Amino acid sequence: MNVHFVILTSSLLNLPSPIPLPIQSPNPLPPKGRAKRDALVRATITLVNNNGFHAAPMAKIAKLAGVAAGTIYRYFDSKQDLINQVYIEVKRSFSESAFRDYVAGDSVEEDFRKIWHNIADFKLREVEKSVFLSQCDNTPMVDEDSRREGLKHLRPLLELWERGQARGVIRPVSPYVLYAFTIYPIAFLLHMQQRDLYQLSRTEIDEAYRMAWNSIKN
Amino acid sequence: MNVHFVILTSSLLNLPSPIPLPIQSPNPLPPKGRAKRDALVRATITLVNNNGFHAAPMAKIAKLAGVAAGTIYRYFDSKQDLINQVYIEVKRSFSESAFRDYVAGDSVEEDFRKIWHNIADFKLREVEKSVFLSQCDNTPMVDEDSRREGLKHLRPLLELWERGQARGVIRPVSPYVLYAFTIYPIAFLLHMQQRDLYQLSRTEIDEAYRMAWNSIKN
DNA sequence: GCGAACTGAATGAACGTTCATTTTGTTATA
DNA sequence: TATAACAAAATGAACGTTCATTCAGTTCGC
Repeated sequence: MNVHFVILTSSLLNLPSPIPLPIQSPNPLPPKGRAKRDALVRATITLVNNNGFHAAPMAKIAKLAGVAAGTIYRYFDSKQDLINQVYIEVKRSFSESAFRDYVAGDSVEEDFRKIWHNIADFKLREVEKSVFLSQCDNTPMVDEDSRREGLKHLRPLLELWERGQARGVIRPVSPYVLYAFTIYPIAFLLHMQQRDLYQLSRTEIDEAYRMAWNSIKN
Repeated sequence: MNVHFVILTSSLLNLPSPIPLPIQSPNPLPPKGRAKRDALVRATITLVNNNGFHAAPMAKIAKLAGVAAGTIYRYFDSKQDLINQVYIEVKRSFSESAFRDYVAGDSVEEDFRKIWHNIADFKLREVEKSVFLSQCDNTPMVDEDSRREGLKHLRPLLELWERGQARGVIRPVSPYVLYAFTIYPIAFLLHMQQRDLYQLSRTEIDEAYRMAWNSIKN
């Protein structure tokens, strides 16, 4: 942020740069420990999940992380920055799970099944992260930039879909539509499970996969 | 809320009710005009949509509605009450659209198509309301009570699904799963459209309907 | 002229953020 | 190894702001 500011102003005003500024991260992390940072990330997820963004004050986040309020600002520029960083981190974790052990094979359907189940497993295993993500995805909590950043990691799935469409095994519609009918529904089911309205078990998952595939197959 | 309190405590404690309490709305509306109330509801939707719940302060809501801050409290008990009432109102409007001109007929698929398109039309026509609803549905903004209240109006769709399952034309899975794969995806597509990532037009809608039906048909 | 509707300044609680200070850790000196 | 000097990390009280809510006073409809 400071770096941006300097670059923008000096180039806009055509000032001579007196010193060749060493580019440095605006928030240099302590060399050793990410322990407190991680505790803050976890605390943020928990509190935002329980009562929403507006009920996760910095003081509470700090307390839950076992840290003083001011310490947050050694790791994050602001509350907004904290939320954005947590979002990106969780999204990365999501994507890593989605493509764990995935190598593009011959069968589009087999590949899709693998990824879909990876995602479903993640949502069931990492409930906290998943709930946090679906809150972020439906609310203006997170910057548009961070959203785009989080979307990048989904490449392999998009490529798989393109391949399937080229072969005529997947309906020729926008990837957003494919996502809407295959991945997005899982979030709804998880949410219902969280509210004790529905129980997601192995057989339900398998049935859901078949429904997902039926909706997009050609 | 007051009414609930009275009923609960007196029945739990087995107190004799001294007076047959006249049930009255905790917020008796001014006899004539709902104009200001409606303006407040609209303003709330707009502001919550633009920047989220935490960026919709009462003062702003009042200003946008052309009303003094204090006036809000003639119509609503608190901000939470305002949000809940708006949610229920919008949800009712949604359900009315969903079942407009709907009478259960012979063909389960035809009936479903009718309702599905009604819902899709609503989401496209009443974008503000739809965006508001999907924010509420993924965030602890709204009370669980109001959620349940909003769910009631979906009865006809549940009955249709039961009928379809009894006849073996719809997969025998929980209605939550059916909802997740047919209705919920529309919200995602709308959201992408709002972010200018995707364009929903007539043909996309029809294609989406086919995908929805394919996912739940037996 | 009366009561209901409405106003907007006042209120106090809660919030994000800052900063003077303390604690902890690392390096230099002998 | 012991100690002094320094730096980094962490603290939490304090600050200014913003918020939801209240209420004494004003306007409106009849």
